[in-house]
Amino acid sequence: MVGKFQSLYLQLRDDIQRGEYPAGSKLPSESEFCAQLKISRGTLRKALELLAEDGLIHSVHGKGVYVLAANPIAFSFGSLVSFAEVNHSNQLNFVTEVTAFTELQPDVALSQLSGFNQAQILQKIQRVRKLDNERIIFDLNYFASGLISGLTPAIASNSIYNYIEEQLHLKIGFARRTIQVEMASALDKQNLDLQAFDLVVVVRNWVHLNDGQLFEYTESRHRPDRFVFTEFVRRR
Amino acid sequence: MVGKFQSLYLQLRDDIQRGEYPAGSKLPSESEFCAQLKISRGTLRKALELLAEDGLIHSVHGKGVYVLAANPIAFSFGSLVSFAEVNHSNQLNFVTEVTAFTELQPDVALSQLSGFNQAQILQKIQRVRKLDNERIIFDLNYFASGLISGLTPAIASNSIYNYIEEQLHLKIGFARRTIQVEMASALDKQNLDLQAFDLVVVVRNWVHLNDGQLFEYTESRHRPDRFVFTEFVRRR
DNA sequence: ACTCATTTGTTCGTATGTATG
DNA sequence: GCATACATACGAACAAATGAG
Repeated sequence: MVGKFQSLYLQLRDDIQRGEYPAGSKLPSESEFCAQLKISRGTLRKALELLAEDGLIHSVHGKGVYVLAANPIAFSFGSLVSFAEVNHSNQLNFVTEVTAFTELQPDVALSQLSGFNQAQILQKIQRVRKLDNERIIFDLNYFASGLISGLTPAIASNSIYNYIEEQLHLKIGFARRTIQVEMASALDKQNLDLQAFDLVVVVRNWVHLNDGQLFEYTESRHRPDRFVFTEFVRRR
Repeated sequence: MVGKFQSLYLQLRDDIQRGEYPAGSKLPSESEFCAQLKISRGTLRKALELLAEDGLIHSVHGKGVYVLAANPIAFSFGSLVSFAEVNHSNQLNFVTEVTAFTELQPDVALSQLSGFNQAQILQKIQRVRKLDNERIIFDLNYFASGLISGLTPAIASNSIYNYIEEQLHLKIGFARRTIQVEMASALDKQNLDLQAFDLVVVVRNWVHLNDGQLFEYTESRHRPDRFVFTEFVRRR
């Protein structure tokens, strides 16, 4: 199921993070490297492409492939990863609490904002993320019940994405995301330790299955002082 | 100089945006398409890969390649594009004013934050971006004078990136970016029409040449109500 | 200024694997 | 089972950038 270039990508990523190829050093040349690994050059280059998207390496025409850093972007929300995945990799003192778990049909406003049809039944989940016992993220999730069946509060307090992929064997395809700053709502003030802040950072996610169907709309509402977004960008 | 797959990418992107392939429709199958275009399948797939990164299309194994939207992400800051490029593509009523233009050597704090060596001479540029005559973005740029020579206020009021690529023939490689919310500084209050807001959204960019050298550190400081960030993410 | 070896970038052709209906 | 379509892998050749001599 997993291809050669993907496992090579994971292997190399691990090697870089373990310091086998320190930042600033050069990888073996492509021809040398694929001779060592006994794979074709195209396969090696596909693995390198993924590493470059992560900001771990950078290829320079005529010179070689340089290692940029051991850990550039992995700690952030740069890729399409869930909170649980980030949490796990970061080892921070995060706690997730499910504060509401109900089914509903969207009203006009929610339907417009989310993109869900008004006829669709949605599983609404409210979760609060605590860091060092301070409530700093308030998550409002809406999942299409018709697509994501069998959700429970227990799953919601763990990792919903793991459940979707491992238990339901559904494939997640793509997502659109926006980041904006908005006035804190009454619900925000109820669910977050906002201190004196009257603004929140709102990250909206529209997530689709591999076949294109929208299955999730989520608002992550952050206390502004604890919000950081990092990404790595390559010129095209 | 530009490859086959890149010009094909630009062509197809234009076709999609012109509505030749409407959202929801399917592209011709890969084998059919590359027979039409008289190119190899690998080349076609590289062009499709770029379109998929833009969020314009989505491939489904065994089914086909679907068009997602005519204009998903182009309007935002998702890719490594400069303000002038965004402005141009958006046709909005933006005006850029250069409010300061000086050379300096970084102190310890700036050196640490920017990543520039204290010995490097930097060209500091302050610019204000107005939308409908309101000052909503305050840009603080630092360029390494040793790498980017000949900058003038006139260039700064137009497009510095265009100058770097077209005049100096330097290649831009990659960048790291963070987005955070911070207290508005005295300088912010001086340069922005902040109304009652006491917070600003700070986008920091560390931009490197193709050979890896850091040539720019920039802070874009936004009035929070006018800030939007959009991106398209694919699961890997 | 030029040549040359090295290295990454692009393109092609072919074959096989795997998901979909 | 079958045809269709996308995904992966390999090998080969040539182009273009780089740096050394």
